[in-house]
Amino acid sequence: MIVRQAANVLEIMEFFAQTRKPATLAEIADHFGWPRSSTFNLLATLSEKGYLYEPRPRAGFYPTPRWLAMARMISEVEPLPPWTHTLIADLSAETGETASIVAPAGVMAVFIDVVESQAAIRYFATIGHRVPIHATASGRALLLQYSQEERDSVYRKIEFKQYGPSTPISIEAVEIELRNSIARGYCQSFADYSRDLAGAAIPLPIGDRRLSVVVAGPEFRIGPKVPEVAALIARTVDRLRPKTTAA
Amino acid sequence: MIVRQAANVLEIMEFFAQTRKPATLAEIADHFGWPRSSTFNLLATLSEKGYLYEPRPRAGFYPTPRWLAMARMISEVEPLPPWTHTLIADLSAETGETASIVAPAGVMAVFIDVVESQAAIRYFATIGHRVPIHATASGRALLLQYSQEERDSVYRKIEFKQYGPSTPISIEAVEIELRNSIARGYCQSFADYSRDLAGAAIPLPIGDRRLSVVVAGPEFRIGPKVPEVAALIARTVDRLRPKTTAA
DNA sequence: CAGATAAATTCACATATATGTACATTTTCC
DNA sequence: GGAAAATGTACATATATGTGAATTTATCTG
Repeated sequence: MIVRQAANVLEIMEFFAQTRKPATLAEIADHFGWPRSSTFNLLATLSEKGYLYEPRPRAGFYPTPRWLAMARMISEVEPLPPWTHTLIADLSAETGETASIVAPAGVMAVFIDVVESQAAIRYFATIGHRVPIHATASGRALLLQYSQEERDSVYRKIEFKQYGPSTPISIEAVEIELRNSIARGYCQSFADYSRDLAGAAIPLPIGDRRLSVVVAGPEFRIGPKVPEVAALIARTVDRLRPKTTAA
Repeated sequence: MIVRQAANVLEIMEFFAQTRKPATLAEIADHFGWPRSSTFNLLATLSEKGYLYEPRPRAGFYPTPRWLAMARMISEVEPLPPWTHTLIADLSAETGETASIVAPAGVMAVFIDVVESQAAIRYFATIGHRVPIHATASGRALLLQYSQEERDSVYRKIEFKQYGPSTPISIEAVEIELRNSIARGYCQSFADYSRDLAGAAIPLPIGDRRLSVVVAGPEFRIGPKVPEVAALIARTVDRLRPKTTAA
């Protein structure tokens, strides 16, 4: 079950992150199609808690810097080492595609850092983006780091859906693909989950955290180059990862 | 009316900002005294939206860097000029008290930047902290920047309460205090709102934004020094504010 | 400066939603 | 290695909550 008002808080904040300017109650209500009265209650709650203020009289609400202060607190803990961002920045620059660092979240994989392609046709992904762990290159690069028991536990919760022609729709299919990935030396996906999308990924354990790096883009562009992209990822990780802290 | 689940989202995030480590469903539910099932729904919603993930298997949830990305987006807009932070840092260092930048939010004043005193007994305030605009030095320094009509409009919404012995409990009392502040050259408060708390503030218009600077601390320590603290604030603003962009 | 128009706020009620209970799964401890 | 404890998940139901309509307040326009 989705908690509506919790989701609404996130939507409001995303709204501000997009528009980047103060908005009045009416503007917000109209934008989301929410009743004025409900919007009023939500804004009042956020203001009450010190997360919204009125920068100028009658110019509407805007988030206080408290969001930033809180987010900084949260993200200071075990931040990703700086070289991981360099990694995806370099990969994106060299390949012209979108590169990301990915982490597990139950049966899903979450993008925790992203450098987007600059191409007109690109894989559009943002931090926080989620994809099925079993049906994506990045996700399978995470599964490779699990023990058999841990994988089984995840499998039990997966709802196998035919997202695309090549989606693995059984535990065996996933396990086979994992074995192939080991043999191949990297994980790949050709529209397993998203139409027209292909990508290459490898595991990226950091400390005791299980992460992965992925480069993905439109199938017609990246498809034929997947092996060399995978090799490039491996080389770039080797180059950037500090030798002393290597897992 | 307060929107409970909206407030709960904020509480959860504040919880993570404090503990700075992943937490399981059970830990969160117990900490807040929430039912497991409700906590489950909330965490599911936040995860679904890409704001929570599971860094390590079975180690619980933690916010994704998406919070930081979003907060950065929001705060990039008209950030406070860097000298304002220097301002309160210097003031706090010189006086040993807590110094803040404050902005209006209806009948309240919000702390949008804070440098805390290092003293054992100190004014404890954080970014997002809210105080009544009419019953605090910082708030009155904001009101001084309003036109008479704008002030009247604010007054109509104020619920006058006797927070302390010297709280102004009528429009006239507030207006008189404002006139006194102008004559005096700064705003002051002696436990008008919080017990044992005294402070000095002056308006700090930046562009078309109406802000104020305040230095506040325990009455016994800062009380006798309020005039010199006020003079120090004025001098420090003069020193740090760029001449070219002065309002 | 009225009169009109739009926005913000309040409130009572129907309905969407949080939760108690039951079940499944995982982990801990002996 | 097996039983007990803890944790995570699903669902029906009573109730807390969101909302439409009415009221008040602010803003625009001629």
